[in-house]
Amino acid sequence: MPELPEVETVCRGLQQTIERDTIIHTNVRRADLRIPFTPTLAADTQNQKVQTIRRRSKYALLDLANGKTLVIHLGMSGRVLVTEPDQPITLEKHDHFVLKFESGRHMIYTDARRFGMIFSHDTQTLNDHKLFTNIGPEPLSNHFNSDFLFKALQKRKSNIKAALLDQKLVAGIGNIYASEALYEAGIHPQRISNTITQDECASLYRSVCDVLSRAIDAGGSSLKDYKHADGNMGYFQHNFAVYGREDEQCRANCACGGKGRVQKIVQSGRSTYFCATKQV
DNA sequence: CGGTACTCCTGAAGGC
DNA sequence: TGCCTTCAGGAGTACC
Repeated sequence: MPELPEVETVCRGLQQTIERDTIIHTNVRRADLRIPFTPTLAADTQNQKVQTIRRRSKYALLDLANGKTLVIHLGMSGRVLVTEPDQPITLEKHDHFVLKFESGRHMIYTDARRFGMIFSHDTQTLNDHKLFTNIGPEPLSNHFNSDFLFKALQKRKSNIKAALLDQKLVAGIGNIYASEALYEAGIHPQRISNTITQDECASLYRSVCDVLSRAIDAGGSSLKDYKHADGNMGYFQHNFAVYGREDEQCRANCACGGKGRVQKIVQSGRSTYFCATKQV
């Protein structure tokens, strides 16, 4: 389930492999993923040099020499694989989009559930695209801080978990890191946003940054030897404190002393994991 | 306009 | 063993 850290890891992997390489062939293998591929996608990308690779929220952005940006969203099962130069490829059922590069490398986008998105758009006006206009600040940038978070939460009556998931408030946080950040901050996921105090906001802000940064670091170390793995980027070994650990014992360093068990509830149709002793 | 429920999709996992 | 049901979730849309 790629969230900000996983997409960041993918972008770094792409920077190490295909940045400044030139796309010599684009193979669009079906009509759509979650939304249709841009009709001009192949024409927009073929024979173009990839100048810059960057990330915004959960989107990987490949800026091309012709002023277009190739936008890639991994949805929930999307994967990106970059081969070694001249390594033969075998395309399979869920390989929906393939770029061939001058270097002889291939970039293969695989997405079994097709919740992802791939489209091209003018780089200059990408921020005006409807998928980008309402995205909140990057959590690890100067535009996001404790005060910003407090002011935003003051206006909201939804529970804090739903607020963290709302991309309009802050970009890139998904279901996993929302649970993890609330756990670390000691804030109960069912707390109503506008009851979170300024002090709690300071703690939550720190936790959001810490949880995301640690995951990015973990992704970075997994990338170092990607050549020895299969070239699949963005998925790496995680060690979550609560996510996916229903009924399992809390960690020894938990505020409950490791005596409690991780609980699971459903909020807005999404699983939330927490420790009822630590999080109040 | 804020909040919530529903929708898309397919593979994995669990029940019987 | 095999069929069926349920679950996973990012983000848009519909609706109150």
